[in-house]
Amino acid sequence: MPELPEVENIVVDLRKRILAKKISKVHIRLSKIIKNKKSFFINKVKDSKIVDIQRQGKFIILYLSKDYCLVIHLKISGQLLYLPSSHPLDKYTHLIFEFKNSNDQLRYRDVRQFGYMKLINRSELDDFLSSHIGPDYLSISSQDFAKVLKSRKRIIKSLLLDQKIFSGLGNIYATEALFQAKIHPKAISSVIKDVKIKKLYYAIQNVLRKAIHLGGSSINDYLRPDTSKGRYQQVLKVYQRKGKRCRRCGARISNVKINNRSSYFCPECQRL
DNA sequence: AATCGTTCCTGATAGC
DNA sequence: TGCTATCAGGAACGAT
Repeated sequence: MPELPEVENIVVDLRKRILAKKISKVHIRLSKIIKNKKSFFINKVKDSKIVDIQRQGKFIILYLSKDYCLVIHLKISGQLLYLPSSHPLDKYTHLIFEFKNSNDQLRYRDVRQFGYMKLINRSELDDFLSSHIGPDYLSISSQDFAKVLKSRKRIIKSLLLDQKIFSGLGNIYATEALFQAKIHPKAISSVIKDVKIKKLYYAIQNVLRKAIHLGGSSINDYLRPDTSKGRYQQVLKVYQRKGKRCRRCGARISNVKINNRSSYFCPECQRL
């Protein structure tokens, strides 16, 4: 499940590999991945150059020449892989970009098929982003964060995962940050003490930065464009550790469902 | 404003 | 062994 750290790693890696390259060919093998008319998509993408690559929340944005942007969301199992054209194709590879004067390809692979890409005019980008996501977790201050938590009466875990409020956190890092800040995932945002809110803010920043540094978490499908794995899964404190001992106090890690998402926590360290 | 159920899809897992 | 049933998971959507 690519979250902010995984997407950041992908973006940094793609900058090294495809920035300034010209797309010479596009093969669409599964049309539903593309949220445009196929002919429009191919017409605009073909022969454009990749002039910039950015991340906002979990979105990847490829800025193309001709004033278009390609917005990509990997959802649960989407992968962007940079591979030689000789690399074997499988049935999960839904789209292939080829580049001028290159034998390498950028492939979009997605087992679950939930991810998508959409080509939009550059002038539409801000509207697109603001209608889907709030400010990125790496761009907000402790004060911004506290203000929102206090103004809402929401279960903290579901607030953290709501991309329209702040963007980039997913189940893994929200779970880990709550553990680090010793906050129960079902705590109500408006009643969390100021000191704890500050602690949570720094826990989120800390978890995200460390995960970026370790190349993200390869738990299920995540791979970097060069097919290497991340290493953050090796340092997880609570995620997917139900029934195991808390690394801080030794209690058994519990699991609750919040919005149909499993949430792991230590019943001793994270009291309601 | 917040929450809940449903949907998309398929590999993994459980149960028989 | 091989079958079927169930479930996870990000976010949009409609309903409450």
